Amino acid sequence: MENFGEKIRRLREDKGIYLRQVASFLEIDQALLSKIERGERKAKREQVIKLAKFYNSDKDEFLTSWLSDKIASDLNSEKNAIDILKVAEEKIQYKRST
Amino acid sequence: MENFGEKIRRLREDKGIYLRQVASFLEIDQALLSKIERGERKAKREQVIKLAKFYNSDKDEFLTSWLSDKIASDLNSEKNAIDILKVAEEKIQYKRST
DNA sequence: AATTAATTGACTAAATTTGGCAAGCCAAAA
DNA sequence: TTTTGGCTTGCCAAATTTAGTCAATTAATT
Repeated sequence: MENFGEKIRRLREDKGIYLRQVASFLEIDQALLSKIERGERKAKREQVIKLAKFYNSDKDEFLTSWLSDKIASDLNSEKNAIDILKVAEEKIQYKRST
Repeated sequence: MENFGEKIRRLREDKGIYLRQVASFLEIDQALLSKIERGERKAKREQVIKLAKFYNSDKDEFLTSWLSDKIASDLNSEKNAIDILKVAEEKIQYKRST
């Protein structure tokens, strides 16, 4: 179960390039990118999109990975997490049906 | 599909009491409670718990309603919302299985 | 019309997030 | 064993978001 940080670290290592190169493309400090790859910090939406470009990957797939991380981390300490997701899904379905 | 704000407004109206009475119990301005009931502002976790007490309701049910609102609003503008939820669920399941 | 409740908008305060910098760590090369 | 280069860590500052109040307005109720 790969999270967003792991995904972009894997892609970077596959390419065999350094943090600093990607960081410069994103116009952020490499220390920050290091934190993002390790999941210590969350990327911003714009950065996710830029990363998808950088790695020639699908933007929506990146966004899905990133957003699902966010939700999972919101709910990780909730004992009823799965239940909450179900209710959220119903709410979204409902809203879309109107 | 009742959201958190609607739920606590309904409960208050059933009891036939005023915003100010509930607001005073929560130690916030009634204007803020009005906004929370109408979904213009989000309650804090502690307030949700206090509200469950106030209305003799189940705390977990209140938290589920409130958190699922939060998630639904995070995803409402995402075209892949349902997909994202699925992935988030897998991530949570996975984390729990470790 | 007078009271009282609820809403709204504008503004402030508090909290959270995002980011940079500098120092430190560690492995590999010299 | 020293140096080099990449990555990580901790700490502080800036920026953004969110929670909150207050005062004015609107809507009901009597």
